[in-house]
Amino acid sequence: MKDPIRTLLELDRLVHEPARLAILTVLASAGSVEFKFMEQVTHLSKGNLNSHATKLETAGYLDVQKAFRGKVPLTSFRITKQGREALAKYWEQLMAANTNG
Amino acid sequence: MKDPIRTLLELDRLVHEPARLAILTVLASAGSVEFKFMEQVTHLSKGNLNSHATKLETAGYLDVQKAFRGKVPLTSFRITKQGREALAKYWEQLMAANTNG
DNA sequence: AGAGACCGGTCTGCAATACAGACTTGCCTC
DNA sequence: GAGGCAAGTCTGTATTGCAGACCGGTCTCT
Repeated sequence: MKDPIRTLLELDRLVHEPARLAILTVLASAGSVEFKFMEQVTHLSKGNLNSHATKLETAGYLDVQKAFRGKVPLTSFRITKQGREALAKYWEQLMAANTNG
Repeated sequence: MKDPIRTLLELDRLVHEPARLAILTVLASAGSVEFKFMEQVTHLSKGNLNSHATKLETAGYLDVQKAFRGKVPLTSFRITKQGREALAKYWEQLMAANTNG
């Protein structure tokens, strides 16, 4: 195996950011999640949540689905295959360096 | 237990930064480590390493020991009790949110 | 009809900070 | 004493997380 210390420095910083890690973690277990709900669960501000979601979308880690509930816009997020893989890899790398048990 | 997602957002960012996590991880298992050695293990530049070490020192997470080898100054790092606790708590919080394993 | 409250989203401004590289000081060798 | 090297500090830059203001559009209440 590679040097576990070096592995720490190679962590995917897109995933490593707590706000985005929270988003991905929610999506990984919840399938599809509405914007508003995500906002409440993560306690992120709208601007901040949108900014992180956009970054994750750009990276291909999540899909943004735009729909309407009646005439009100409704935005939902869904994790992609790539996102799931990135998250799994992230945990793997982290575990490789965890000497605590 | 508290909401694991919220826990992610309360991670100690001093520990969360990969460079510092690497430093603390090395120190947690190695006792006392010289500056040069740490530089090699972590692949951080001198400037960067010094900056991170200073932050950890300010937080009370590590001790900086200045000595001389012959007439050459020698700096070593050692993790403190607080640092060990912070690291342990960090892993705990992270594990609480890890749904993968 | 008008006021006020949601929803989703953009944009601006600010403060923090990771990082590299230049610089300093002091020692040794030729 | 010129040059090289090693340990360590300091400065400058570019990124980025974050909150809050603002906007278009819709709904509700009076």
